[in-house]
Amino acid sequence: MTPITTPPTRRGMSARLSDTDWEAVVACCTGIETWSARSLISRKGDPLDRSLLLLDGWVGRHVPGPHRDLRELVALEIPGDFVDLHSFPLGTLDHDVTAMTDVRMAVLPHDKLRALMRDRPETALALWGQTQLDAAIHRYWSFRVGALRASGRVANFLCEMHSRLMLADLADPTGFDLPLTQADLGEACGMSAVHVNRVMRELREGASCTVRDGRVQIHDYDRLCRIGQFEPYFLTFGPDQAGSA
Amino acid sequence: MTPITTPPTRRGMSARLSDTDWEAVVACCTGIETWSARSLISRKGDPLDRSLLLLDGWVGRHVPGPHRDLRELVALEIPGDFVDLHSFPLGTLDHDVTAMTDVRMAVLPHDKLRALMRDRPETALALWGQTQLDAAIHRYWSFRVGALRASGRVANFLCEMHSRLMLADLADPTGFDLPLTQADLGEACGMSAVHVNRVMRELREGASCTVRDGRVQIHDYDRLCRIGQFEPYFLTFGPDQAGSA
DNA sequence: CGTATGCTTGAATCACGTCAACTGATGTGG
DNA sequence: CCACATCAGTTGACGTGATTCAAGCATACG
Repeated sequence: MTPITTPPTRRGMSARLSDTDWEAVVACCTGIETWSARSLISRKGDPLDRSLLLLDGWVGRHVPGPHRDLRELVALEIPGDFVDLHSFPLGTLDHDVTAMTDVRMAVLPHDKLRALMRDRPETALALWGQTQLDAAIHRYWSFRVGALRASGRVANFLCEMHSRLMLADLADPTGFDLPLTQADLGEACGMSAVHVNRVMRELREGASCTVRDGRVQIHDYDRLCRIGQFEPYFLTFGPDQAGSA
Repeated sequence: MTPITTPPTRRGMSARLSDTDWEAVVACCTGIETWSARSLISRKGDPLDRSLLLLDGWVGRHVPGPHRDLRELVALEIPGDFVDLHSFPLGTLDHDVTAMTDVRMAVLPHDKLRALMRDRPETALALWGQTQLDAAIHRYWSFRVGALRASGRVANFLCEMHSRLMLADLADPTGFDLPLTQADLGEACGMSAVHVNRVMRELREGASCTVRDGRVQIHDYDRLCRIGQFEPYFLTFGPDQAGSA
């Protein structure tokens, strides 16, 4: 485990933390670790005594079915996201955690977080809020897969990732990098990889967006939002954002 | 608002709280309120200064789409569940909350919870854990709708509700009351009401279970689990359960 | 009564999954 | 360096699972 040299930068979801909350979190961080693409970070049911803050790369979370061939990608984390902060109150997770790309993460031991909980209740509340943003995204994924049909699901997914990546400074209005295979997208959107491919051709031919070589080029953002029934801005809950100190 | 006469009984999900945590929560409770079936409890984006603990009845949570005709039922709460404890760290919600039946709930003002957070960090952590159980259920719903096909979804849904209702003493091995219409089930499972009807006939004719007059009769639990790829026991995370004091 | 709501079923349509074949890129070992 | 394997993407053909539209019934309620 690399010791910390420069503190992790605050961006994306965790940028909603206040300055003081962020500093308190950084103070809990005991090091940086890395994983290589497609490696398993933790498995469903593993006892966990630390949480991770994603600095670079993408991380996926899969709920496995009872048999090996059945699983669903239920969340994707991007830089600035807490990957498994929800393991802190529970001590374990109900899903697998996998590096989708090469990944760099900051380590936050649970005992440090417990101490922070005692010393700084407002910061604890802000962290609780972070896990609730995660839950809100879960609900949005349920909406996507349950209420939309294939083309809407893919378009909606791309819109969500675009919004989130914008907040992490990893997208601009013209597009973003998407380090996922069509099979991954299928697992995320509840459809077969083959159909993902067809939908993407449809989006391309409809001049909404082009996905090629791990990059999404957005040609017509409004049209993409319409197809995906997506309303900007995602996760902007009125004037005040996510409980913080 | 009715003042509290007898304290709410602890059951279902909240029964995972320790005695002392439960007492601390009950001490936060300022009253009991009721809603009638099919009434709106709170709307997406409403500012909220209190959370609710469900005592009697069923509550649904819907994520609305941009247009009125599109929404998804993303969660169902049963007695013993915290309905919107996640509004405490966020101050608002990303979804609507609706009484599916006549409903009775205990009221927990956020300022009381904030005080509890200062005074009893372990209890706060246990409450955080409750919201994370809720999130784990969200993930399971994503799995259900994304990874299973219609008959599996319905069977899986019935298994989940059976498991949860067992913990709340509202089910026995032979069945349980299900106060939902087929349209509700469709919104929960991401399918049309008509198809819900057909699937339920299939389950009935396959001698797995019968749903009639708001009651689910389980004929063959193992078969229902197999169809729904459901493994008992749901939300049993290893030996220790949900962080508590 | 009449109307509304929920359940049930049939028939037509189509969205989507499955299977299979082919491509191009990348990588590996002889 | 080439033969071969692998893996992501692409497309066609085919079958089926699911939606939609429609009608018919039952029950509850004004």
